[in-house]
Amino acid sequence: MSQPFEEMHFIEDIGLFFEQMGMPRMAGRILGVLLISDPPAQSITDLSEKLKASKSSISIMARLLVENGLIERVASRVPRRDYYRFKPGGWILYMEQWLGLMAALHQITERGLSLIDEKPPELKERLQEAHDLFSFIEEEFPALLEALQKKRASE
Amino acid sequence: MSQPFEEMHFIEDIGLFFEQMGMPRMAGRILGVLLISDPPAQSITDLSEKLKASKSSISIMARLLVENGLIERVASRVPRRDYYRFKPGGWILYMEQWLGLMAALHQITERGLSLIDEKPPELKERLQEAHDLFSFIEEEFPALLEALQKKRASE
DNA sequence: TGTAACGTTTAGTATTTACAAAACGTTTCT
DNA sequence: AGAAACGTTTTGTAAATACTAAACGTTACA
Repeated sequence: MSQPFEEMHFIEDIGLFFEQMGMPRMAGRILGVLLISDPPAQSITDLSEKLKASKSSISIMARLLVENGLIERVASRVPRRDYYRFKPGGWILYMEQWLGLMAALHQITERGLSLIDEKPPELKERLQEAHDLFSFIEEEFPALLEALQKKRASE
Repeated sequence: MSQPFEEMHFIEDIGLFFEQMGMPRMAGRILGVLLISDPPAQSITDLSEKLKASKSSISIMARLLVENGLIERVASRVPRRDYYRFKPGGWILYMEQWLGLMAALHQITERGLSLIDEKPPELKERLQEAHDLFSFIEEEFPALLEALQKKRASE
Protein backbone atom coordinates (compact mmCIF):
# COMPACT_ATOMS: atom_id res chain seq x y z
CA MET A 1 0.00 0.00 0.00
CA SER A 2 1.87 3.02 -1.22
CA GLN A 3 1.26 6.40 0.35
CA PRO A 4 0.75 9.71 -1.38
CA PHE A 5 3.91 11.69 -1.56
CA GLU A 6 2.94 14.38 0.92
CA GLU A 7 1.94 11.85 3.53
CA MET A 8 5.26 10.08 3.17
CA HIS A 9 6.96 13.40 3.60
CA PHE A 10 4.99 14.15 6.74
CA ILE A 11 5.75 10.72 8.17
CA GLU A 12 9.42 11.07 7.44
CA ASP A 13 9.51 14.49 9.07
CA ILE A 14 8.11 13.09 12.28
CA GLY A 15 10.74 10.40 12.01
CA LEU A 16 13.48 12.97 11.64
CA PHE A 17 12.16 14.88 14.62
CA PHE A 18 12.34 11.75 16.71
CA GLU A 19 15.87 11.20 15.55
CA GLN A 20 16.76 14.73 16.65
CA MET A 21 15.36 13.89 20.04
CA GLY A 22 17.64 10.89 20.28
CA MET A 23 15.12 8.17 19.48
CA PRO A 24 14.96 5.64 16.64
CA ARG A 25 13.63 7.15 13.47
CA MET A 26 11.35 4.20 12.86
CA ALA A 27 9.49 4.92 16.08
CA GLY A 28 8.82 8.41 14.81
CA ARG A 29 7.61 7.07 11.49
CA ILE A 30 5.14 4.80 13.25
CA LEU A 31 3.82 7.74 15.19
CA GLY A 32 3.66 9.72 11.97
CA VAL A 33 1.42 7.11 10.43
CA LEU A 34 -0.78 6.90 13.53
CA LEU A 35 -1.26 10.64 13.48
CA ILE A 36 -2.86 10.71 10.05
CA SER A 37 -4.03 7.17 9.29
CA ASP A 38 -7.65 6.87 8.31
CA PRO A 39 -8.60 4.18 10.62
CA PRO A 40 -6.69 5.68 13.55
CA ALA A 41 -5.90 2.20 14.83
CA GLN A 42 -3.49 0.11 12.80
CA SER A 43 -2.06 -3.35 13.23
CA ILE A 44 1.62 -4.23 13.20
CA THR A 45 1.16 -5.73 9.77
CA ASP A 46 -0.61 -2.62 8.48
CA LEU A 47 2.21 -0.45 9.74
CA SER A 48 4.91 -2.67 8.31
CA GLU A 49 3.22 -2.55 4.92
CA LYS A 50 2.72 1.19 4.94
CA LEU A 51 6.27 1.85 6.03
CA LYS A 52 7.77 -0.95 3.99
CA ALA A 53 9.65 -2.04 7.07
CA SER A 54 10.04 -5.38 8.75
CA LYS A 55 7.42 -6.47 11.24
CA SER A 56 10.10 -7.14 13.80
CA SER A 57 11.26 -3.56 13.98
CA ILE A 58 7.68 -2.31 13.95
CA SER A 59 6.87 -4.61 16.82
CA ILE A 60 9.84 -3.43 18.87
CA MET A 61 9.39 0.25 18.13
CA ALA A 62 5.66 0.08 18.85
CA ARG A 63 6.50 -1.30 22.26
CA LEU A 64 8.92 1.57 22.80
CA LEU A 65 6.20 4.07 21.93
CA VAL A 66 3.78 2.37 24.30
CA GLU A 67 6.36 2.64 27.08
CA ASN A 68 6.76 6.30 26.25
CA GLY A 69 3.04 6.76 26.53
CA LEU A 70 2.58 8.10 23.02
CA ILE A 71 0.51 5.23 21.63
CA GLU A 72 -1.64 2.51 23.13
CA ARG A 73 -3.06 -0.87 22.21
CA VAL A 74 -6.74 -1.10 21.53
CA ALA A 75 -8.89 -4.19 21.32
CA SER A 76 -10.17 -5.00 17.88
CA ARG A 77 -13.52 -6.47 16.95
CA VAL A 78 -11.93 -8.10 13.95
CA PRO A 79 -10.21 -11.22 15.19
CA ARG A 80 -6.88 -9.95 14.00
CA ARG A 81 -4.64 -9.64 16.98
CA ASP A 82 -3.91 -6.13 18.18
CA TYR A 83 -4.19 -2.61 17.04
CA TYR A 84 -2.24 0.46 18.01
CA ARG A 85 -3.42 4.01 17.94
CA PHE A 86 -2.23 7.37 19.07
CA LYS A 87 -2.98 7.82 22.75
CA PRO A 88 -5.08 10.86 23.63
CA GLY A 89 -3.03 13.11 25.86
CA GLY A 90 0.12 11.38 24.70
CA TRP A 91 1.94 14.61 23.94
CA ILE A 92 1.19 16.00 27.35
CA LEU A 93 2.76 12.90 28.84
CA TYR A 94 5.70 13.36 26.54
CA MET A 95 6.19 16.86 27.82
CA GLU A 96 5.85 15.75 31.40
CA GLN A 97 8.65 13.27 30.86
CA TRP A 98 10.77 16.01 29.39
CA LEU A 99 9.94 18.09 32.42
CA GLY A 100 11.18 15.22 34.56
CA LEU A 101 14.58 15.49 32.91
CA MET A 102 14.69 19.20 33.65
CA ALA A 103 13.75 18.53 37.24
CA ALA A 104 16.55 15.99 37.50
CA LEU A 105 18.96 18.61 36.25
CA HIS A 106 17.66 20.94 38.89
CA GLN A 107 18.62 18.39 41.52
CA ILE A 108 22.04 17.84 39.99
CA THR A 109 22.88 21.54 39.90
CA GLU A 110 21.70 21.85 43.49
CA ARG A 111 24.14 19.16 44.51
CA GLY A 112 26.78 20.92 42.46
CA LEU A 113 26.18 24.18 44.25
CA SER A 114 26.75 22.53 47.61
CA LEU A 115 30.12 21.34 46.31
CA ILE A 116 31.37 24.86 45.65
CA ASP A 117 29.55 26.50 48.51
CA GLU A 118 32.64 28.04 50.08
CA LYS A 119 33.87 29.60 46.84
CA PRO A 120 33.45 33.30 46.05
CA PRO A 121 30.12 34.27 44.49
CA GLU A 122 31.51 35.08 41.06
CA LEU A 123 32.64 31.47 40.81
CA LYS A 124 29.23 30.15 41.77
CA GLU A 125 27.42 32.41 39.35
CA ARG A 126 27.50 30.12 36.28
CA LEU A 127 26.17 27.11 38.16
CA GLN A 128 23.61 29.31 39.86
CA GLU A 129 22.43 30.37 36.42
CA ALA A 130 21.81 26.76 35.48
CA HIS A 131 20.17 26.00 38.77
CA ASP A 132 17.82 28.96 38.55
CA LEU A 133 16.77 28.11 35.01
CA PHE A 134 15.90 24.52 35.69
CA SER A 135 14.23 25.15 39.00
CA PHE A 136 12.21 27.88 37.33
CA ILE A 137 11.13 25.53 34.59
CA GLU A 138 10.26 22.86 37.09
CA GLU A 139 8.08 25.39 38.90
CA GLU A 140 6.43 27.18 36.03
CA PHE A 141 6.14 24.69 33.23
CA PRO A 142 3.35 22.59 34.76
CA ALA A 143 1.19 25.72 34.90
CA LEU A 144 1.81 26.18 31.21
CA LEU A 145 0.61 22.68 30.47
CA GLU A 146 -2.44 23.23 32.62
CA ALA A 147 -3.23 26.45 30.85
CA LEU A 148 -3.09 24.62 27.57
CA GLN A 149 -5.43 21.92 28.73
CA LYS A 150 -7.82 24.47 30.09
CA LYS A 151 -7.73 26.33 26.80
CA ARG A 152 -8.37 23.19 24.83
CA ALA A 153 -11.21 22.14 27.11
CA SER A 154 -12.94 25.46 26.54
CA GLU A 155 -12.94 25.13 22.77
CA MET B 1 44.98 15.59 38.69
CA SER B 2 42.38 13.46 40.45
CA GLN B 3 39.07 14.97 41.49
CA PRO B 4 37.24 14.58 44.77
CA PHE B 5 34.63 11.91 44.59
CA GLU B 6 31.60 14.16 44.74
CA GLU B 7 32.86 16.35 41.96
CA MET B 8 33.43 13.33 39.75
CA HIS B 9 29.92 12.24 40.52
CA PHE B 10 28.52 15.64 39.58
CA ILE B 11 30.51 15.70 36.36
CA GLU B 12 29.33 12.24 35.41
CA ASP B 13 25.72 13.16 36.13
CA ILE B 14 25.92 16.05 33.71
CA GLY B 15 27.44 13.63 31.24
CA LEU B 16 24.55 11.23 31.71
CA PHE B 17 22.06 14.02 31.25
CA PHE B 18 23.68 14.91 27.96
CA GLU B 19 23.51 11.32 26.91
CA GLN B 20 19.80 11.30 27.70
CA MET B 21 19.44 14.31 25.47
CA GLY B 22 21.09 12.45 22.63
CA MET B 23 24.53 14.03 22.80
CA PRO B 24 27.95 12.50 23.48
CA ARG B 25 28.56 11.91 27.13
CA MET B 26 32.03 13.40 26.95
CA ALA B 27 30.57 16.74 25.90
CA GLY B 28 28.47 16.71 29.03
CA ARG B 29 31.47 15.86 31.16
CA ILE B 30 33.37 18.81 29.76
CA LEU B 31 30.48 21.07 30.60
CA GLY B 32 30.31 19.49 34.03
CA VAL B 33 33.91 20.46 34.69
CA LEU B 34 33.42 23.97 33.36
CA LEU B 35 30.45 24.46 35.67
CA ILE B 36 32.46 23.92 38.85
CA SER B 37 36.14 24.37 37.95
CA ASP B 38 37.98 26.83 40.09
CA PRO B 39 39.50 28.84 37.37
CA PRO B 40 36.33 28.87 35.29
CA ALA B 41 38.40 28.82 32.13
CA GLN B 42 40.27 25.63 31.35
CA SER B 43 42.51 24.59 28.49
CA ILE B 44 42.07 21.48 26.40
CA THR B 45 45.00 19.93 28.20
CA ASP B 46 43.55 20.78 31.60
CA LEU B 47 40.27 19.18 30.66
CA SER B 48 41.87 16.08 29.25
CA GLU B 49 43.85 15.62 32.46
CA LYS B 50 40.88 16.16 34.73
CA LEU B 51 38.70 13.83 32.75
CA LYS B 52 41.47 11.37 31.99
CA ALA B 53 40.39 11.48 28.38
CA SER B 54 42.28 11.98 25.16
CA LYS B 55 42.95 15.49 23.95
CA SER B 56 41.49 14.62 20.58
CA SER B 57 38.05 13.86 21.91
CA ILE B 58 38.17 16.86 24.21
CA SER B 59 39.05 19.05 21.27
CA ILE B 60 36.21 17.72 19.16
CA MET B 61 33.61 17.82 21.91
CA ALA B 62 34.63 21.31 22.97
CA ARG B 63 34.00 22.45 19.42
CA LEU B 64 30.59 20.81 19.56
CA LEU B 65 29.76 22.68 22.75
CA VAL B 66 30.88 25.94 21.22
CA GLU B 67 28.60 25.32 18.26
CA ASN B 68 25.78 24.66 20.70
CA GLY B 69 26.50 27.93 22.41
CA LEU B 70 27.08 26.42 25.83
CA ILE B 71 30.76 27.29 26.15
CA GLU B 72 33.06 29.83 24.54
CA ARG B 73 36.73 30.43 23.95
CA VAL B 74 38.42 33.11 25.93
CA ALA B 75 41.76 34.70 25.31
CA SER B 76 44.40 33.87 27.87
CA ARG B 77 47.08 36.12 29.25
CA VAL B 78 49.32 33.15 29.73
CA PRO B 79 50.76 32.32 26.32
CA ARG B 80 49.21 28.92 26.39
CA ARG B 81 46.84 28.65 23.48
CA ASP B 82 43.15 28.79 24.24
CA TYR B 83 40.83 28.47 27.15
CA TYR B 84 37.24 27.45 27.29
CA ARG B 85 34.70 28.51 29.82
CA PHE B 86 30.99 28.23 30.35
CA LYS B 87 29.23 30.90 28.34
CA PRO B 88 27.00 33.25 30.32
CA GLY B 89 23.46 32.82 29.08
CA GLY B 90 24.41 29.50 27.55
CA TRP B 91 21.48 27.68 29.06
CA ILE B 92 19.03 30.21 27.75
CA LEU B 93 20.43 29.63 24.30
CA TYR B 94 20.13 25.93 24.85
CA MET B 95 16.47 26.34 25.68
CA GLU B 96 15.91 28.55 22.69
CA GLN B 97 17.31 25.86 20.46
CA TRP B 98 15.00 23.35 22.06
CA LEU B 99 12.18 25.76 21.43
CA GLY B 100 13.21 25.84 17.80
CA LEU B 101 12.64 22.11 17.59
CA MET B 102 9.17 22.51 19.05
CA ALA B 103 8.42 25.27 16.58
CA ALA B 104 9.51 23.00 13.75
CA LEU B 105 7.12 20.38 14.99
CA HIS B 106 4.40 22.98 15.00
CA GLN B 107 5.05 23.56 11.32
CA ILE B 108 5.07 19.85 10.55
CA THR B 109 1.76 19.23 12.29
CA GLU B 110 0.29 22.18 10.46
CA ARG B 111 1.29 20.64 7.16
CA GLY B 112 -0.12 17.36 8.40
CA LEU B 113 -3.45 18.95 9.17
CA SER B 114 -3.74 20.28 5.66
CA LEU B 115 -3.28 16.72 4.42
CA ILE B 116 -6.32 15.43 6.26
CA ASP B 117 -8.38 18.57 5.96
CA GLU B 118 -11.35 16.94 4.32
CA LYS B 119 -11.61 14.15 6.90
CA PRO B 120 -14.21 14.18 9.68
CA PRO B 121 -13.25 16.11 12.81
CA GLU B 122 -12.85 13.07 15.04
CA LEU B 123 -10.08 11.87 12.75
CA LYS B 124 -8.31 15.22 12.86
CA GLU B 125 -8.54 15.46 16.62
CA ARG B 126 -5.28 13.62 17.49
CA LEU B 127 -3.18 15.69 15.11
CA GLN B 128 -4.94 18.82 16.24
CA GLU B 129 -3.92 17.94 19.78
CA ALA B 130 -0.27 17.82 18.75
CA HIS B 131 -0.57 20.99 16.75
CA ASP B 132 -2.18 22.90 19.58
CA LEU B 133 0.44 21.81 22.08
CA PHE B 134 3.43 22.80 20.02
CA SER B 135 1.97 26.03 18.77
CA PHE B 136 1.09 26.88 22.35
CA ILE B 137 4.63 26.20 23.47
CA GLU B 138 6.01 28.23 20.63
CA GLU B 139 3.81 31.11 21.70
CA GLU B 140 4.13 30.96 25.46
CA PHE B 141 7.56 29.59 26.19
CA PRO B 142 9.53 32.70 25.21
CA ALA B 143 7.56 34.66 27.78
CA LEU B 144 8.61 32.12 30.36
CA LEU B 145 12.26 32.62 29.48
CA GLU B 146 11.83 36.37 29.63
CA ALA B 147 10.19 36.13 33.01
CA LEU B 148 13.14 34.15 34.24
CA GLN B 149 15.64 36.68 32.97
CA LYS B 150 13.68 39.50 34.51
CA LYS B 151 13.55 37.68 37.81
CA ARG B 152 17.28 37.03 37.75
CA ALA B 153 18.06 40.62 36.84
CA SER B 154 16.11 41.85 39.84
CA GLU B 155 18.08 39.77 42.33
C1' DT C 1 -6.29 -31.47 11.75
C1' DG C 2 -3.68 -28.79 9.18
C1' DT C 3 -2.58 -24.43 7.38
C1' DA C 4 -2.54 -19.65 7.13
C1' DA C 5 -2.14 -15.15 9.42
C1' DC C 6 -0.34 -12.55 13.04
C1' DG C 7 2.91 -10.83 16.38
C1' DT C 8 7.16 -11.76 19.13
C1' DT C 9 11.73 -13.08 19.77
C1' DT C 10 16.20 -14.33 18.40
C1' DA C 11 20.02 -14.09 15.52
C1' DG C 12 22.62 -11.73 12.25
C1' DT C 13 24.39 -7.51 9.87
C1' DA C 14 25.65 -3.03 8.36
C1' DT C 15 26.11 1.55 9.92
C1' DT C 16 27.07 4.87 13.10
C1' DT C 17 29.33 6.60 16.98
C1' DA C 18 32.32 7.73 20.72
C1' DC C 19 36.31 7.44 21.84
C1' DA C 20 41.89 6.74 21.78
C1' DA C 21 46.40 6.77 19.48
C1' DA C 22 49.28 8.76 16.43
C1' DA C 23 50.78 12.07 13.14
C1' DC C 24 50.92 16.88 12.17
C1' DG C 25 51.47 21.96 12.21
C1' DT C 26 52.17 26.02 15.01
C1' DT C 27 53.92 28.76 18.57
C1' DT C 28 57.06 29.64 22.53
C1' DC C 29 61.10 29.50 25.00
C1' DT C 30 65.98 28.39 25.45
C1' DA D 1 68.03 26.39 15.42
C1' DG D 2 66.10 22.97 18.32
C1' DA D 3 63.07 21.21 21.65
C1' DA D 4 58.94 21.33 24.12
C1' DA D 5 54.10 22.30 24.74
C1' DC D 6 49.72 22.83 22.80
C1' DG D 7 45.73 21.98 19.95
C1' DT D 8 43.91 19.93 15.62
C1' DT D 9 43.25 16.44 12.33
C1' DT D 10 43.51 11.89 10.73
C1' DT D 11 43.25 7.17 11.36
C1' DG D 12 41.84 3.22 13.67
C1' DT D 13 38.74 0.50 16.68
C1' DA D 14 35.47 -1.32 19.82
C1' DA D 15 30.88 -0.84 21.09
C1' DA D 16 26.24 0.54 20.38
C1' DT D 17 22.44 0.93 17.39
C1' DA D 18 18.84 0.34 14.00
C1' DC D 19 17.40 -2.31 11.30
C1' DT D 20 16.29 -7.12 8.52
C1' DA D 21 15.65 -12.05 8.11
C1' DA D 22 14.44 -16.13 10.03
C1' DA D 23 12.63 -19.07 13.52
C1' DC D 24 8.98 -19.58 16.80
C1' DG D 25 4.54 -19.87 19.31
C1' DT D 26 -0.33 -18.87 19.20
C1' DT D 27 -4.80 -18.30 17.40
C1' DA D 28 -8.40 -18.72 13.78
C1' DC D 29 -10.50 -20.76 10.18
C1' DA D 30 -10.92 -24.04 6.38
